[in-house]
Amino acid sequence: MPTFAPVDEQLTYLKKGAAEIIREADLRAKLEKSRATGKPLRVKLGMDPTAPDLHLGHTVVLRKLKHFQDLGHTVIFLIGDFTGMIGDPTGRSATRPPLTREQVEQNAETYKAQVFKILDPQKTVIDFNRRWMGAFTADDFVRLLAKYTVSQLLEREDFHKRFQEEKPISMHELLYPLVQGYDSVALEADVELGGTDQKFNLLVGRELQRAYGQESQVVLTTPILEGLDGVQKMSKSLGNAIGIHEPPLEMYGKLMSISDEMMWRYYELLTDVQVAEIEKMKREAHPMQAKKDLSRRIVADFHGPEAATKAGEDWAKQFQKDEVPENVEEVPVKFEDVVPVPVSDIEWVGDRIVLGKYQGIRLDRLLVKCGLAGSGTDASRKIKESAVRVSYPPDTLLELDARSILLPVDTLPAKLLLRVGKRMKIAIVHR
RNA sequence: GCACAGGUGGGUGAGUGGUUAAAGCCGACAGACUGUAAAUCUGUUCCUCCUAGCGAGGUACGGAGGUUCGAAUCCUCCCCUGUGCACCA
Repeated sequence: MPTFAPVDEQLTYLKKGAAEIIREADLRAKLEKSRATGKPLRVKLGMDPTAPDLHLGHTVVLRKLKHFQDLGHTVIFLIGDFTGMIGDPTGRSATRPPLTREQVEQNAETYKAQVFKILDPQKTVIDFNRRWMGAFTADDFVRLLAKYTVSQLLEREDFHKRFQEEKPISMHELLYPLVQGYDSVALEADVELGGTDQKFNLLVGRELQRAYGQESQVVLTTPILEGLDGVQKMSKSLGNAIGIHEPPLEMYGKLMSISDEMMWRYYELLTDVQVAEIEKMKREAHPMQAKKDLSRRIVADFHGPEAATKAGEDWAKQFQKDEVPENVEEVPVKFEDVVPVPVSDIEWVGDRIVLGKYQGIRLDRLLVKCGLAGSGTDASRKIKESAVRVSYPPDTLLELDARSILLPVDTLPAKLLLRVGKRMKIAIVHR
C-alpha cells in the first residue's frame, strides 16, 4: 500500500501557483481519504488535439499535473480526440475542420513526446475520449443533454457575451462543455486541472458527476500565461508564444525579450524557484541578470544545462555585443533564384562569375529566400529603410549603399551573413 | 419563409460616385535611446517588375453580374451573421 505525504504538506505543494481550487475543503477531504485508504487520487487533464505544438503556456498546467504525480497520485492525460471535432469555443469561433483519424493519432504521438518532457512516462495514463464518446448512442446523448439547461450554459461568460452581442453561437459549441464534463464522469476523476479559462467547463464536470451519481471532482485552475507581448495569453496563433521545441538560442532570446514585469510572472509559473526567493530577487537582483537566469533555467528544462549556457553566451554576442553567434542558421540558396539576369546569360570562369554590367546578386530576393522578408516588396522596403546589413562572415561588414539592391558577389559558393534588425541568417549561395 | 440591421486591409473602425492602396487608432517591423526589454521619439506597414524612382503595372472593401467616363460607395441576384415575426391554425 503506497504511502502519501501528510495532507497539509501535499496541500501546500499543490496550492503553489494555483489560481483557484474549487473547493479546497473537498480537496483536503479527498486527500485525507486517499491517504487513509492508500488509494491515489485520479487527476485528469484534458487537452485538445488540434494544436499539438506545445508552448510554455501549456506547461504551466502540466507542471501542476506533475506535482500531483510527484505526490504519488494517478495522473490521466486525456487527449480530446472527440472533443477536438468541436473545438473549444473561443469567441473568435472559427470553425475548425474535423481531424482525420490519422491526424489525431499523429498529433497524439507528438503530444506524448512533448508532454513527457514534463511528466513521467512510466506513471502517466494516456487516454482518449473517443473511447467512450465514440460508443455514445443518440439515446445516450439525449440523456446527457437532459442533464443541463440552456441558461446554465449561457452562464459561461463567452457564450453570454456573444449572446448579448448578438454574435453567432453554434449548437455544437454548446456541446463542448457537456462532453468535457462527461469525460470526468467516464474517468471518475477526483480532480481536474485546467487553465482559468477552462473554469466553466471544469465546473460542468462537477455538475454532471453529481447528476450521474458520482462525487464531484475538485477543480484546480492555473493562471493563463501571458505571451511575449505581456498582454494577451500565450498562443501560437497570436504569434507571441515560445514553443517547447524551439532551438535554445531562439527560446532564450524570446525569453529575454519579455518585459521586466512579466519576468516575475514567468518565474512564478515556469520555474520551481520558491516564492520567497523570487521576492528576494525582486529586491536585490539586477533585472538584467535575473532575466538571464530565468532564460537559462527554462531553456535548460527543455534542452539541458549545457545548451542553455551556450544559448546564453550566443545571445549576449548577438544582442549585447552586436556580434555574431556561432551557430546562425544557414540557408542554402540557389544562385539562379537570386540573379538579376537569366541564368543562360551568365559566363563562368571556374567558380567565378562574369556578369558584365550585372555585377552581383539580388539582395531583395535573397532576403525572401532566407525568410527575413515576407515578400519581395517587403524586402526592398526593408532595404530602403536601411534595416538590412550584409557581411561576409565572420567579420567583414559590407557597407551597403542605403538603397542598393545588387550585392557584388563573384565567387560561388558565397556565404553571406544577412541581418534585419537583430535577426540574422547566413545565406549560402551556390550553383 | 417574410421583414429589418450588418459583412471594409493583421485587428478595430472611418469612408457613402471621382486628387485614394482607402483616415484615425492598435498591432507588427525597422531606426534612435537603453540594461535584453519596457517607456519615449522617428519611419514603414497589399503584391509583382525593373532602369530602385517620391517609377511602372496588378490586385483589394462578403460573392457574381450590372449602371456609369469613373463604384467600397448606386442597382440586381446570391452567400454569411444577427434581430423580430411566424400565436389561436
